[in-house]
Amino acid sequence: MKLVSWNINSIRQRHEHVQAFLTKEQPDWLFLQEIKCQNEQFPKETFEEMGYQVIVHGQKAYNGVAILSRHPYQLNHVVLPDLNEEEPQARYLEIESQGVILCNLYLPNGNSGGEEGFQRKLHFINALIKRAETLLINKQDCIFAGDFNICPTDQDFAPKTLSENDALIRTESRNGFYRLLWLGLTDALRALYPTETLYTFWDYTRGAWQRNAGLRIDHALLSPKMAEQLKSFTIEKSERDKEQPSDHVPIIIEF
DNA sequence: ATGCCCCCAAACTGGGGA
Repeated sequence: MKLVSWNINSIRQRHEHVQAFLTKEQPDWLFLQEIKCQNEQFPKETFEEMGYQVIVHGQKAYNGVAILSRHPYQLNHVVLPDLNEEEPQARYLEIESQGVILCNLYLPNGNSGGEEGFQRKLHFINALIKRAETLLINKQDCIFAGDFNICPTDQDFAPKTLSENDALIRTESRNGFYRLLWLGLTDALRALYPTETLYTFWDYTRGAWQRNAGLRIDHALLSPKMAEQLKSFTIEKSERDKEQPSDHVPIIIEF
């Protein structure tokens, strides 16, 4: 079983990258974040022709998430249950497929919109914690994967890439991430690579890719049984070398 | 030294977001 998560930074700009990637990797599921389009604008047919079912939760211009699935599925949520009334942004998509609850998420960055913008990030994390709690209490196999916009520790960002009050490394953001772990979820990458310095994102500016000035902000958190079955975690860095790449690369999780 | 990229609105450039 193979799951991929990829912040694509506009599906309309990079649908060909995704197509080539799917042909090569043939994942069971692909989580996409930052598709940056409305549902009607998503190139559904392209992927349906490749044998994928396409579930899109988009919005105009920004954000937006989608899941491509090679298996039958049930749609669970397009908004985190705890945010229902107050969430205007397309940042969450949850399905059940092959007996596993699959949660695709795109957390607010939290650096824009001042303190209020940062609070929205914390609200999202709290709603995520609530959702994880519910699923784990009910003993459901689940995977939370996506762009968390959080560097869990100081090892997860290159020196001098972030200021000390950046929303990606603020204590409140990190505590939210740790609370998810304390609930019993496993950080899949750290389960296999406890000490290596590894990144999933490199800024377009300042030659960040060439200098390896990256961040680890794309994560996969696994419920206990999924963690037992974890076989490999691959950061597909080759995608960052392609023409007009996304600033994030895919993370491939195999069970 | 923000050296990039994407989106949109209203234009052939600027602002916002990341």
